[in-house]
Amino acid sequence: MRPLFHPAIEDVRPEAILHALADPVRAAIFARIMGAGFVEACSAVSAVGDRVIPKSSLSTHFKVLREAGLIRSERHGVEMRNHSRYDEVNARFPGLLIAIINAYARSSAPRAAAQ
Amino acid sequence: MRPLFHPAIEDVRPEAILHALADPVRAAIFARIMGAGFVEACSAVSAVGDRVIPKSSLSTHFKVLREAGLIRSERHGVEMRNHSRYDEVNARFPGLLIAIINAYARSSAPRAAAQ
DNA sequence: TCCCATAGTTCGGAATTACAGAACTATTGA
DNA sequence: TCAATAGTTCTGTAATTCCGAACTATGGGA
Repeated sequence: MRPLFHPAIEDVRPEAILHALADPVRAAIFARIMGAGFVEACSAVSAVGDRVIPKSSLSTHFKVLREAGLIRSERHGVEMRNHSRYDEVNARFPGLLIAIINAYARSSAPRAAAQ
Repeated sequence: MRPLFHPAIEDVRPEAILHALADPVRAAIFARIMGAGFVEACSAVSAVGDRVIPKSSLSTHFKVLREAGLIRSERHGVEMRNHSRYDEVNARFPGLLIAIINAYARSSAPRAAAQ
């Protein structure tokens, strides 16, 4: 198990962020990490919506988010803690993450929520 | 040649927009359409940066942008005019498009441009 | 009207990427 | 040392992407 790779903030690319968050499952995971006090174990995300995500897929999703520069993962005993890198990313790309999270919130709302 | 499909604004999904703009070539094309008076023929985009794009790929890129709801394409004689749907999209997902375009502008700048 | 040039689209095969089950590794606790 | 838990990696299959070649559509002459 090779050590986890985290890009430096100046190496974070918009295309990687957009690609990572273009998947609704990953966007939901990221939104949850941002919302839930900025820390969450992988195992806490066994399902998104009513869809169960196999753990190999989950692992890949976290890897994509990590390598896009959106989260920082560190081992804590047997589990993984995932911190959002929101502040760093927002400083580099102002407004990007909020706009994306809001867009998903709007589109999943029945009609014009997140107003 | 089937008629071009344009989604209604309420059917536009954030994942489609992010997927469309996660490709730097498409993002550059969209930025150019937005910048260049909101109208541009496909053939005006033979290259992005120093990279020449084959026309079959170009056609697909425009199709992805169109079906994501980002542009509206209409035939004008022998050529195609591509209008940005910025206003509609921005009304539905406020700040999303600007943030994305700005992010690309920042990342391609040598150091902290688009300030 | 017929033909040609221009602008885009569609087809098809190769290359790449994504998904998820199975096997593996790492850590903790009994 | 063994079992349990949490994640990762491997591997084969499925889905996407890319781009050259062939095709379609429109307009402008001769």
